[in-house]
Amino acid sequence: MQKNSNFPSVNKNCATCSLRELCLPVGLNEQEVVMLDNLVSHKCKIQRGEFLHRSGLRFQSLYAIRRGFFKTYVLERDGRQQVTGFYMTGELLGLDAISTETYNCDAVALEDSEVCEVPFTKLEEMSRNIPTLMHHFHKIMSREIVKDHGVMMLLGSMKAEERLATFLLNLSRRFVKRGYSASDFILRMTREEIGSYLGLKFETVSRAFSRLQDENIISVKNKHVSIRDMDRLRSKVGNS
Amino acid sequence: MQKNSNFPSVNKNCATCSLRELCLPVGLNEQEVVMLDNLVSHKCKIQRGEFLHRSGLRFQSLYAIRRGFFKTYVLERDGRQQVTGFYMTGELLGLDAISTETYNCDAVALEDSEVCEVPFTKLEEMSRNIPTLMHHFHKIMSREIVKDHGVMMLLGSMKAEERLATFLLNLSRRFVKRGYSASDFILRMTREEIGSYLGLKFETVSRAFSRLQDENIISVKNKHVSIRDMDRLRSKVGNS
DNA sequence: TAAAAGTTTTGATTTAGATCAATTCATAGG
DNA sequence: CCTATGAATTGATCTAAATCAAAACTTTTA
Repeated sequence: MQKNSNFPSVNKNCATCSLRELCLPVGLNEQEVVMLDNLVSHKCKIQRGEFLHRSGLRFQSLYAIRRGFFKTYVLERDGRQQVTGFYMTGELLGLDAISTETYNCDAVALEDSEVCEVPFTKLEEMSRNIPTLMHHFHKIMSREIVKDHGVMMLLGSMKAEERLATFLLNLSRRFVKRGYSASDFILRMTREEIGSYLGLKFETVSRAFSRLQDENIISVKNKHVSIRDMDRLRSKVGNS
Repeated sequence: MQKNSNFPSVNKNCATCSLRELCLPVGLNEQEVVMLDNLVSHKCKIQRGEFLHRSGLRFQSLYAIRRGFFKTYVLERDGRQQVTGFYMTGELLGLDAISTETYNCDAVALEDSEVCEVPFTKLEEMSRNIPTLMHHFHKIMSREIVKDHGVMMLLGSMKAEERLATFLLNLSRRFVKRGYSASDFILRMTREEIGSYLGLKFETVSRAFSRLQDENIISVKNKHVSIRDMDRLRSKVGNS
């Protein structure tokens, strides 16, 4: 997505977007949404497997996901890869790049996706005149920090099964917010990517899935997960 | 620090503060610093062991550390504690609370400290008129996210010794920035607190210290650490 | 539509770090 | 100053997850 992008643009706007209550326009009035809309210059398609941005490239824009699913990861010098997040519809990518004016991670589409490009300098300018926008943007950044602290808790002090349960409950909650089923969903990522995010090897992730299935708490068939007993899944976390 | 605080106030200002180049005033001109100074209403002493804020309490202010050292941690329902960060002079506490308007973690002073209280609503108002301040604030939040991703990498894919090496190098770098020795410092936290932050038990932390000492890379005497061979310490990370 | 490449599951074995335990050391409080 | 309490070290043992390995299943692409 560098250099005002080779990706085809999709013409839609924030005012009519179904994600309005999830994304940057939260709390804005009609007039303000129109202003935001002028700022969001591109709405682009990204194919599965393509990069939205790569580590080291110059930062110019945040990206709001309009449709699809992304993972972000950081690389160590020795090639180790750590997945730092999975992002879905209505979520904002690129926040980590503000600090250094350079993307600090790679963002890859895990399914065919569409994003809205939000030039950051313009967003800052506009937020001077729309306090609601500024405040909401601060909340979004802050939420990212809180989310990361949750992951630190998970990585720092939970057992494998607990981590997976937490992960599934988190996905479930986010799907619900978007109007999808809380208990039935398709995973967009591989066991290995889940493992990287959860600090586990993929075999361990697979075994944890199998164990939860053996206990009739979930059923898994490859990428398709059904939560059978939400309460017992919840009781898996914080009861180790 | 709730209710405009029972803590004694220390009268100093941003303009003459030695942390000016590290803290919120970065990049501001003289006039702007004076404005910021009016906003920063309290400069308060916090004794070792006291809380700066506690999880669940209503968020009103960020706190800039003027002197001292803090840890922050989140609690699980079952009482498990995860240290989410150590904060020193010039760093900003409370960023996670913006999202929910409630502090999401506890912040405890690990030595006698002084903080400047920054009422957040006023900070947002002022940043409308001082773009440099707004932009710098965004960088600070973004930096927090990048830092957390680093911790996720550490927790998700490093071995004990590597984690400790990374931790020591991080402390060293931050001390240098503040004009202290890169190789000689006093740890303000216990082995247990380090362990919580690094996702290890305190015995493991202690053993990792001992091993680094046996290899003559560092010397440790209780809380006093000397880095003897910075290069070999660096080579401990990313060469597992 | 067949072969190849990638993903997932499951089993056997190993190992890093957790746990349990005892001792030494440091600091704070009476 | 001495005692009590908390912090740190070190050793022995145990265990959850890593690693190694093979087979089954899925998806891609030629």
